[in-house]
Amino acid sequence: MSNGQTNSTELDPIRKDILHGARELFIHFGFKKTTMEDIAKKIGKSKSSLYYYFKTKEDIFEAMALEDMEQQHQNAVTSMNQYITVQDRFRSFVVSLLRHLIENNQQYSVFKAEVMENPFLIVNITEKRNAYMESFLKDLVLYGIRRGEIRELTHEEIDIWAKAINVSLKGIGSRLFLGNDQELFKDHLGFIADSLFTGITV
Amino acid sequence: MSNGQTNSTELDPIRKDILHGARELFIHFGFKKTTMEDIAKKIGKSKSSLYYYFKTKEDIFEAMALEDMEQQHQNAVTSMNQYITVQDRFRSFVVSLLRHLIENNQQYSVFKAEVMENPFLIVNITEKRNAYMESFLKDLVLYGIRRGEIRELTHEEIDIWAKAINVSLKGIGSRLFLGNDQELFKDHLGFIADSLFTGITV
DNA sequence: TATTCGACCAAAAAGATTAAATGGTCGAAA
DNA sequence: TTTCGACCATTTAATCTTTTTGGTCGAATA
Repeated sequence: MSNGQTNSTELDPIRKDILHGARELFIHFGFKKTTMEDIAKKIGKSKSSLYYYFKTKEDIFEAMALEDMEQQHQNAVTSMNQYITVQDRFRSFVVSLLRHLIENNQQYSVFKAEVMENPFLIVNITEKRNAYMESFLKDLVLYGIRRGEIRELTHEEIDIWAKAINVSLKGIGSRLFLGNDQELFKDHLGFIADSLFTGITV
Repeated sequence: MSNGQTNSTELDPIRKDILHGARELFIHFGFKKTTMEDIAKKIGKSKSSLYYYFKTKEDIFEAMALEDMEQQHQNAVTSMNQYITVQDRFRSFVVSLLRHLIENNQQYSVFKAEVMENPFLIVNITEKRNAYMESFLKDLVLYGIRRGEIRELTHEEIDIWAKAINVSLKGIGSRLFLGNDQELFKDHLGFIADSLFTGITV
């Protein structure tokens, strides 16, 4: 019944097992060095069985990464919903996202190199993430305009802003991920978010 | 007399020849596929002669890339100096940088893939560029504070802002470089720059 | 002294060939 | 509906050989 095309986290416990086992292996050994048999053995099933739940090895990877991403965004949104003003919401959302990056960056160390060498792995995920983030940011702007906190912008401007902020955050994120000045940034994530949102003018 | 360690563009015409010839070859065939003999032949010299001017092949590449970078920044600064207010200056600087990326992105097509596969090539250049950009942005902020356009910020905040904006611009830049929505961004570079600088609040 | 170059070398890359590992399929069985 | 062993085509790893290439050096040139 549950074939590979299920778009999001399925309730199916075996599917979850696979994803869970795969995650550990991927994180420790990377994508290439983790074989389908490794994953199968880890959950006490045969290799063929995996193909009942996922179409390809890449699909497993993608599903796993997507799960992470959704969890991350869920946290950020939850954190954000404590606040009312757009500025507070934006700050809280951004800080949650970036802080997660700093705190869990050790965990993905092997992972990094892997993904660098196999960029095709994350192209789908990246696209989904971009689409999600842009749509999210646009909604936030509309909310801000309705509240009178953000000035009237054309639809095109809103679109551009969402795209620009998305890639800006990605730039900041990768610096946090790869760079060695996390300590410096750590305590100023709120300032960064506010700067992007309200600028630094008087 | 002129050995490899000269830091910037030298007047030495032969050195310029080498750089010029190398640039064409690198752009057409990439770093790996361009051999020292190719470069030597191109300028009608022997391979050994190249080593009189440059210590290694990487050095040639770096010198070439550095030349490009300096030219680019020179243009941006020139463009910026037409204006007085920080906001105008910042906008003009950013627009000049990003527009160059859009307009000359065809030219670097083969180049892109090359650099992706040999990240070590640009690590030095990237560091220099980051240092330069951050220092430049910090100066601009100080100028803005002196003029009363930018609110008082701590030294740490200025530092953080410079770093954050630098990587943000890099994020925007790589989207312009790799993505396929250049047309959309093209006419809104000024808006993007202003958003980063003054925010989008009322 | 400043510059060029041919001869030379060690190291890396490119090919060729073979052996092993791996992703994925399929039909039968539970 | 779910699991699995047997099986296959394709990749990848390993090994060895040949070629190319980055880089050095001493002599020659001017």
